[in-house]
Amino acid sequence: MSDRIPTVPTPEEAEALLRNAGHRLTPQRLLLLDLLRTHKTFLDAEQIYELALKHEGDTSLATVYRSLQLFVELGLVEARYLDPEHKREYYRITGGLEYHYLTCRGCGKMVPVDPEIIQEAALSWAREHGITLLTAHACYTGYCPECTRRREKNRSSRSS
Amino acid sequence: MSDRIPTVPTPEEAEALLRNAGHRLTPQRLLLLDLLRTHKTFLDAEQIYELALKHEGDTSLATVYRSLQLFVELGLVEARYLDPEHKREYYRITGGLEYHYLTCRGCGKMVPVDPEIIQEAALSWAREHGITLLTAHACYTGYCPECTRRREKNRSSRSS
DNA sequence: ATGGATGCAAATGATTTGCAAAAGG
DNA sequence: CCTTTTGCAAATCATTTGCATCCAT
Repeated sequence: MSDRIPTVPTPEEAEALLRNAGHRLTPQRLLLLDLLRTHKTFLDAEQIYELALKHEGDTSLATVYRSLQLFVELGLVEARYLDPEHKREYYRITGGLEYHYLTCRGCGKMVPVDPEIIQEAALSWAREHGITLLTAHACYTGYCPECTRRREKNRSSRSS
Repeated sequence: MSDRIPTVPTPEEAEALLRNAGHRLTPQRLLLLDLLRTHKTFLDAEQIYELALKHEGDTSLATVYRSLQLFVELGLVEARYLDPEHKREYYRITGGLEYHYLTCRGCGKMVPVDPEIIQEAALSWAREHGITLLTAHACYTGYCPECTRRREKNRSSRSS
């Protein structure tokens, strides 16, 4: 991510990366990589596990966690805490756009934040300081446009 | 946080807020608020609990968690997952600058990110979209300046 | 053959919760 | 008084880990 968005690893690249780092190409790992490459959106470990079960997968949740951890270390997979409660971690194959969300305190909705502004600001800052940015994740809370409007109206009917 | 940094609540403001929302001014809550107002930096629940014990505090960890949750709902306290592992949550009194950190994948150091750039980008984006921003938190990982330089040197001695 | 990988079940660790006792308004 | 709050201990829940077995290489 020196300046451009990283690319999605091809199956060959992924396998080479595993190999070169001295890891084995087990059917479980290959299936997981395949599922992640197909299903580009963020998924949590449980969802990935259930996907694997549906696709002939002979695996366990522990293996899913261990594999995801390995993939993240190798840079094949990105992990994020996407919900504001940060209860569980979400994973996806490397190479997508960086997403940012605002969680509305009024209605609970998650509003996607235009990533370009934040990404550009972060990247130019990093460039100026000789920093290599690998991942950037932001969490916002506040009030979405509708709730902001509603609150502004209510401001006329003061309380205390 | 319409445009300016929010202010630290005074003891009176905090007590009024609790009162008006129908909550009781128990010694445990008052002590916690006091500790947080004094100790402006981010602390985790355990640290806050131990601080309370040191200061004559007759309380429990459960009460600390419950109070912190209440304070956050009332906007008196801000909660953040500051470390990239997101193991535990950190709390501080509302009103400080928003901090952002980059965690170096090389040496593990946490480099503070100049908050102004991100904050300005986020604020102007929010303003344009009629959004009220209450909190903004970002997590970065990458390589700090030293590790970036070291890696750039090593790039001459190619591997695969 | 053999060290890394798996599956299972048990462990972990931060946070939450049920409930009876205590205490704020 | 009466409802909220507390303290304790037990419960949660995502994730990790020990260990015996299995299997890529």
